[in-house]
Amino acid sequence: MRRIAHVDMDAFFAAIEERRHPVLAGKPVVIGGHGDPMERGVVSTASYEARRYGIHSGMPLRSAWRLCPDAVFLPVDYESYAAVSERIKAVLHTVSPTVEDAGIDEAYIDITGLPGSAETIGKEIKARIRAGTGLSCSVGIAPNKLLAKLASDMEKPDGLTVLTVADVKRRVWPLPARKLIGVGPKTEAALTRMGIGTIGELAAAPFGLLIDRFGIARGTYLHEAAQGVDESPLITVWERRSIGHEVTFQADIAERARLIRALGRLAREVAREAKADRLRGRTVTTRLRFADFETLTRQMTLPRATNAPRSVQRAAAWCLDRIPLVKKVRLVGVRLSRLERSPERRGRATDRRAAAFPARRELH
DNA sequence: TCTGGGGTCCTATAGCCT
DNA sequence: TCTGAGGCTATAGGACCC
Repeated sequence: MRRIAHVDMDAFFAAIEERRHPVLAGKPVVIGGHGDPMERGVVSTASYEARRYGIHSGMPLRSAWRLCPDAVFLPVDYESYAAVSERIKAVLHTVSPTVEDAGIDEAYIDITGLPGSAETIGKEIKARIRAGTGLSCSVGIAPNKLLAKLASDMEKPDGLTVLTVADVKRRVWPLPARKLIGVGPKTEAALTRMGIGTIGELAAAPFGLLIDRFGIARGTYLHEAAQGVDESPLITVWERRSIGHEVTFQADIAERARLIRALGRLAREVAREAKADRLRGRTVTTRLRFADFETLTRQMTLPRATNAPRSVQRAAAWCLDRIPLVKKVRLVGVRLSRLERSPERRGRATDRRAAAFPARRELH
């Protein structure tokens, strides 16, 4: 039987800001967007004090401000948080070599081979993170990732929860199905229509019914997850699949020229990032979201992978040209995918060969 | 009245090839 | 030559996660 710990930082962004500005401690703090609650943006993290006003992540900043005008609103300082995140992941590697990075503020650790009870190891993880960063986290320990994640959520903040297979019936089945990873608003609504509210009710649902409704892959997943079954391994190496940037305008725009300019900036930024990571991509996708939130994409696959700003920009613009601009636009985005490693710096031999076999003409 | 930005993965469909 | 089954790729959309 495996032993997996899930570590989830408590109100991560807010905790970092409070550590940096001790005067914020005990106040409702809301991190999101550019830090101006009158601008477009959503809450990334609310401190526990702010949550008491009903503020939660994903909520529009404007709504948060209406709930608590006295809250401190701060912009997202992603680079600082990423640096702290790296420090945390390094601390976790001192516990076990098998660590899955599951986002900026969480991780799974395989602690199967370690000596000591789950409680002892959990306390040790929390102590090392506190010593290394001054921050608190919640830890769940269970035989698999699914249950470990449910466990870490049970007693936050600063919690430590151990779940065994024998606990599933008593402690997991009463939870809403929405708590399962992979069950979002749409699936929750579909389950509700089937008369399924809790994980226990999902566990009791006929397998065939789930397959009919959700297809073989998702149906099987839901069926197994509800029983607490999850054999998925920890993913310890990760290769980026795409690089993208998007921007939501403060006010919806109608002029195609402004759209093109924004798209150009995003495309150049994507290319710059690809180059910095020594990556090239073959597929360029342009995304447009209209004022009514209708979202559509157009993509183009190039004959060869690229990270040249001009090429990404040209492809993105070409995609945009295929979208009729019938409504005002609130967001544009560019994404580069089907990534390949850039060849190491070309030596003379490669150059000669390239000269001997002229490149095919670019399509555009 | 609102609804970010970074991603991943899955599904359906259509075209092409064998 | 026609028809169809399967496989593969490209495309578009959607659900979900942090």
